[in-house]
Amino acid sequence: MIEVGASSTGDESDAAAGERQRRRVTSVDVAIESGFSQATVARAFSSPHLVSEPTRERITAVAASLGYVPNAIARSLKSQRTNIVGAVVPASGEYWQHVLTAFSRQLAERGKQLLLFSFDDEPDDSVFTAVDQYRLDGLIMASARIGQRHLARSASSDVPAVAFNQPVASGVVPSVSVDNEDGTAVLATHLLQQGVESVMFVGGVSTTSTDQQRYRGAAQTLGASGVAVPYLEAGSFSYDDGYKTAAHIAQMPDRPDAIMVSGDELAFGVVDGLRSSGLDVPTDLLVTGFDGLPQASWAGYDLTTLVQSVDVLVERAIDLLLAAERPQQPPTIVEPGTLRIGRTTQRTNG
Amino acid sequence: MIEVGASSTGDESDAAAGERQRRRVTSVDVAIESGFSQATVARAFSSPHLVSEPTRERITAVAASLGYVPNAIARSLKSQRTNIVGAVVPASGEYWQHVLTAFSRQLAERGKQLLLFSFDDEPDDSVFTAVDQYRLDGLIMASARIGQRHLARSASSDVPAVAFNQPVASGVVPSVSVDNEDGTAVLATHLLQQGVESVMFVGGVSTTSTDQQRYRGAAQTLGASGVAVPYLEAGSFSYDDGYKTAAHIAQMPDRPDAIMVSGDELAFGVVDGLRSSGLDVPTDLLVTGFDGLPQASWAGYDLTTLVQSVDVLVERAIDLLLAAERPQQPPTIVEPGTLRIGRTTQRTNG
DNA sequence: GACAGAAATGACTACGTATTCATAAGGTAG
DNA sequence: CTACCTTATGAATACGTAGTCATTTCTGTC
Repeated sequence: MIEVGASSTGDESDAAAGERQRRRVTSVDVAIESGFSQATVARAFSSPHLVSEPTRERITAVAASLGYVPNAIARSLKSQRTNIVGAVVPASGEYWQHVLTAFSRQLAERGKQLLLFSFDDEPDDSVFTAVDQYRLDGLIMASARIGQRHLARSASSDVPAVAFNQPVASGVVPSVSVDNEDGTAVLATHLLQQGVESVMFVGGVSTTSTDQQRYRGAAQTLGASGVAVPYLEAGSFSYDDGYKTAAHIAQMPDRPDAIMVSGDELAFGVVDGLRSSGLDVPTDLLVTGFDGLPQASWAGYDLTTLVQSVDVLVERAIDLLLAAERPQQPPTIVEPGTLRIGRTTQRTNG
Repeated sequence: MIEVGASSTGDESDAAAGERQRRRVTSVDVAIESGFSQATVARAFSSPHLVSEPTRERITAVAASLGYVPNAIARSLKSQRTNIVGAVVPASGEYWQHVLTAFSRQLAERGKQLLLFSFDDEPDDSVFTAVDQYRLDGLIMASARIGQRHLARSASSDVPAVAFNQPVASGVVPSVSVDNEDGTAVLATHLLQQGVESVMFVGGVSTTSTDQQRYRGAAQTLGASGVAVPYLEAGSFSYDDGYKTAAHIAQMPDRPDAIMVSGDELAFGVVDGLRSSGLDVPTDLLVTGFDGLPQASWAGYDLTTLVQSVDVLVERAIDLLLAAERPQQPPTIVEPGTLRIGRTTQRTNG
């Protein structure tokens, strides 16, 4: 065998594969090669029941040999459905990453892809412009920080939208969320059973509706037992702000018996902050969280918290999104959470 | 005022908005309304410099009044570029969520969207089929568990691909990863400086190339100082498996002085597992991690680890992906990490 | 003032598929 | 054997945009 050509290595198929940008195989190519029309080829893939058995076999065989893959872009243009669902999600935060994963998984099961739009602080217009451009099959808005303006905009848009854990959207846009008020009520009841007499509520961002609902649930339940609940705003739902807030609380003249924190990640910060200030949880103070992140079960924290059944919430959200009919009145789904009792509320001094 | 019609509520604009599926506004509509041709309307949006000032203003004004938004699907079909980058990422794991966020953020800055493909254990063919269908501008393969077969397939495909932190892909596909071997070498050196005399290496999955490289870096450096390093496989990189493995180690007759763990999340589990078994870190044992997750800095752990500069790695990956020219030899980029010294290696009796 | 060149715009077509409509072939009932 | 219906296939077209080519208008120069 003799090598011909200076720069040539490998065989002919390699050379073909190396072409700058070889033309993609289309349904027309398959049609020509198989002897059928383009229409029949298209049908063989998109509605196989309209094609006879032998024809379908022949076409799929030829398609496989040519390496044909249907072009979803062209399909979308014609069929007006992209099979892509968009998700507007905050770029950071343990909780949101958890939710995002659930969406990704469940959408994949239904044959949909997830197009991710993340934002740092608040989603800006560019996100929603991009959403419009891609003519998505649906849009998930997951964040308590999406403004009323954006909600209203998506409500009047013709792509179905669902607000996830954003109670303020209720009535404006189909929405799914955990029962925040009931959740903190359950946590509060648990604290009362522990004999707690003074409680402080640490919120993330006071303007979010989740924070407001969670505080209300706590305040009402504890108030009914004569326990007043001061609200303290951490500034965000992050670990760091929880840590700082705890340091603050540790220096207060009359510390509470317990701290209810509006989110788990924030609560981890509070717990660590208290411990760094020389206070022991649960000996000196009880702490509760909210969300039920995987880390809440980690032995290092073992946090008492309200566990959101994220998988169920996500499933409900997707159901709403993909429902064929769009009811006049946007549905609002509220799912209860479950109490997880951890070490952070196990009173050691009785 | 008299209500007319049984089911009619709201005014006329509401009725219009409620149409089953009102036709989307297209560039043709804008053309008719503005008096210019469709071509000029298209240019006003896609290449404004080819359109005169007054024309552009008129067209954008009309477009705004009609609510016109360019259709990215049609644009993609024509231009053969989708502006969408796909990411194949494991569905779980703190580290991957961290990486995913970084990709999402940086791609958005470059005007690209991120299409998410997550998988539970190993990515199956359906993922790559979907990737093909959407004619993505690029594909990020982030996982040490993507098999050689898939790597080879994407190498021969005409969509640019990048392997992220998957050293085995080096040479086959453009790849970016942290310097695993150097990383564990640095960690090992640090341990030697602490006077450590016996070390155990806890890996996640022994078949992953990251695990292998990390072990090699540790074994070589420690071996040069006469310290042998047994390898113990946890089974995954999860917290739970770290916890279980630690319980195992705690019962061993001759415990090591230190444990090097192949990933941070796994290390958190190891630390908590050791503590649950009555062993103190760092008094009884030193522990190091690898990755540099945000939680490593949390006061509860304060883990000594090798911090990957994820933002830099991601930036390199995107650069490779979007590079115009495709070099004959797939480039391999290896970035060093930085040592983070935490409490878990602060010897108290030394 | 005529002419070359640049700038702005319009008519037309291609991107790759799904779907309507028409046509041909096969099958059943009377 | 005709009438009618079902099934399988092909021809033609639309989806909404970007880019090519041709045409017109404007600008500056000798």
